[in-house]
Amino acid sequence: MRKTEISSVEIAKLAGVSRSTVSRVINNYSNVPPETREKVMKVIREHHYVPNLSAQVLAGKGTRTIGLFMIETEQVSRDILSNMMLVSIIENASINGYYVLTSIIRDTADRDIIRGVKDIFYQRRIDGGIFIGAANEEPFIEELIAEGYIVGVVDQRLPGRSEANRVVVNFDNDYGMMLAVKYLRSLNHTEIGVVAGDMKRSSGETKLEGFKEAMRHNGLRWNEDWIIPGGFHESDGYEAMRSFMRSGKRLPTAIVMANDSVAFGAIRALREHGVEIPKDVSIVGFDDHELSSRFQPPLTTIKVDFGAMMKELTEAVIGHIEDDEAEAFEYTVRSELVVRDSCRKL
Amino acid sequence: MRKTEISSVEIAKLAGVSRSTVSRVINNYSNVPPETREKVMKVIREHHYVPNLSAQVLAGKGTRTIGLFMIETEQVSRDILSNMMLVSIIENASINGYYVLTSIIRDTADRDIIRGVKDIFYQRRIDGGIFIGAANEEPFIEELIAEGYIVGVVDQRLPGRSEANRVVVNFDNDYGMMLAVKYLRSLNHTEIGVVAGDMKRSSGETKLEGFKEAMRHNGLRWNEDWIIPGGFHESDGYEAMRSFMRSGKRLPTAIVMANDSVAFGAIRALREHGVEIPKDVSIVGFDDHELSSRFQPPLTTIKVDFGAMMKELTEAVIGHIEDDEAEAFEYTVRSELVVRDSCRKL
DNA sequence: CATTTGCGTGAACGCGTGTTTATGATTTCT
DNA sequence: AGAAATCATAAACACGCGTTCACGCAAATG
Repeated sequence: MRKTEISSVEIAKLAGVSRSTVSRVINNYSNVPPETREKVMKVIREHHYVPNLSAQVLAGKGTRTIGLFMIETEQVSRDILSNMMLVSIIENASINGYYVLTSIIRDTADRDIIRGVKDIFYQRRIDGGIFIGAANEEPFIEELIAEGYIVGVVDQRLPGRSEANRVVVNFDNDYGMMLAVKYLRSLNHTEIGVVAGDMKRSSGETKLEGFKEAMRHNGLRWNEDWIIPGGFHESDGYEAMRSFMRSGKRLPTAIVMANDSVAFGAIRALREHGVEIPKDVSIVGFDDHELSSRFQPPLTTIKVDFGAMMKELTEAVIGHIEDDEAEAFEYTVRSELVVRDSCRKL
Repeated sequence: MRKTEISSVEIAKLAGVSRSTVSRVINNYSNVPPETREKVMKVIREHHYVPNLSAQVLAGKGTRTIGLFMIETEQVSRDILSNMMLVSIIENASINGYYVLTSIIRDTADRDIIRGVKDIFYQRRIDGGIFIGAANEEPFIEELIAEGYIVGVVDQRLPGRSEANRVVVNFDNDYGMMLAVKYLRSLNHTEIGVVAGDMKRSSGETKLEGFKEAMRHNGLRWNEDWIIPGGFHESDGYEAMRSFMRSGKRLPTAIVMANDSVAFGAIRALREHGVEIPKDVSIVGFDDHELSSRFQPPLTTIKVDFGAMMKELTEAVIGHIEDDEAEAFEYTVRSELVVRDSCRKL
């Protein structure tokens, strides 16, 4: 049924040269004279010939494929941000002639699943992998790196820990938190709380540390009551604020959220208790979710350019694939403050 | 640097058999006695041997890879629904031992881009492809089908048009519209409008037709003024209602939206003109977006189970890959009404 | 004119696997 | 017990391509 594809031996026959010459033309060898090259190219074009990748790989070339592993923490499939990252990775890979084999990992403790991930490296010979949403120091990722595979990750805690085959990018959570606190301080807030993210993820860890550091730096003290355990999902924000309100503790005048989804959830809970935003509490989000500008009230937030971040990561991974000697790499996206209407001046 | 993987010849040597025997063990041939099989399996396990896929493909096996092509219409990268579909496809492929090569297509008129898509079929020898967000009768998809490749699409207009290598799934837009109109009718609404979707997509087309049919079926007449051109994005809904309000036309008492994102945008525009939901206008969405239940007001909508739909599609595509004789396939997900608080009784 | 240099190209090998064919060893049947 | 059938396995070929090597020819050099 399916049309059988043409192979280089037939191209050679049609062009009246040997198969080696066809190969040399395709791989841009210098020692083939222009007229021969053109003669071969003509036949190639006429027959829409493309080399069989499997054969090329077997003969020693790379697969020009990178694996994208999205670690599912109830976040990936729902969060639009991971979608943005996915698109950025795919598009930037494509620009560089690479394709992306995408995979979802649900349980990083399940040996079978991890076996499957490794098989993608072993069996399918991908040139490198990018992991999104990985917890800190996931053992199997460390194994892959130790085995010499090129791996790209987003990790807040590893400035400069890029090694030969470990590629790391950051977004600057410290700086973002600094922007948030400084802004609230400028509106005369001193009682500032935070709904923290998932502490098993580097982003959660560094955001909380960044918050504390920012408070210190602005001459403020944080209240342990106002460091509210949360997560990264809307429902985490909702649950966090709901139990806070039920605890009877006094509200701070402003709260910084682990991300915008959490902010949506937290505000939902606050409203259920009759708390108005920004009249009663000022809110600063994080990430600049697509819907944040359209939220009621439009959310003041710390914008992070995830697309740019994944572009850097993708390009760096490909750089390492194509050049063993590529130097250790480090990149941090700067976050910025986007002022909307969820904070008020005291 | 990178650890070189072990090959079947070494496994054969270690197990004291020939390479053919190793191959027979791996491919579950019957004519290998249990003790030999176990002897070989032992060595395979000890060395974590996995066959090189490229070599297998070259020797005639399939790639066990399906291509996922997301056609970017400003929707894919932003819409959480396409993310849900992506996850569903990847996970269901994985369950069946397939991996997914994901690709974004921005411009289906660009020959170079289409060339790239075809190269994924020709060069990378994927076993089949799934297209998301394709416009009606996209020529290059038709070409691929004509060339004998197995292609899965979501298309509202093709009930039963599944051929040997064309796999089609639907969600029942007609039925969904029927549910929406019937529900509004039960709340005594007779002046019902619609913000239509993108008419270049089958989903937009069939939703509008479904709306008209549903109106007829419920003994109602539609007003051309109230068939408002829209799209599938939040901003489309916003722009649609904004220009409607500026036109000075009278509002209907209820509006059905092309999808929930459009509903969010439309409501945003309505509010800017002082229109309250559901007091002044009742709104029914479509799709049941993740945020719809948390929207203010929680959105009454027509829920479509996209995950289930893509599961069917993925499994059917794989079914066709593995069995040439697989029978023509047709599947329609039923939509259902989810009542929340965005409609009121007249 | 004889010799070297350089260039273009085809033949041959290797990559790792599936599969067919042939061969030797064993069992079964008469 | 001899012939025939069965069985287990190794050898050989094919898949499509990159690359090395060697050969032949033309141009350049002495």
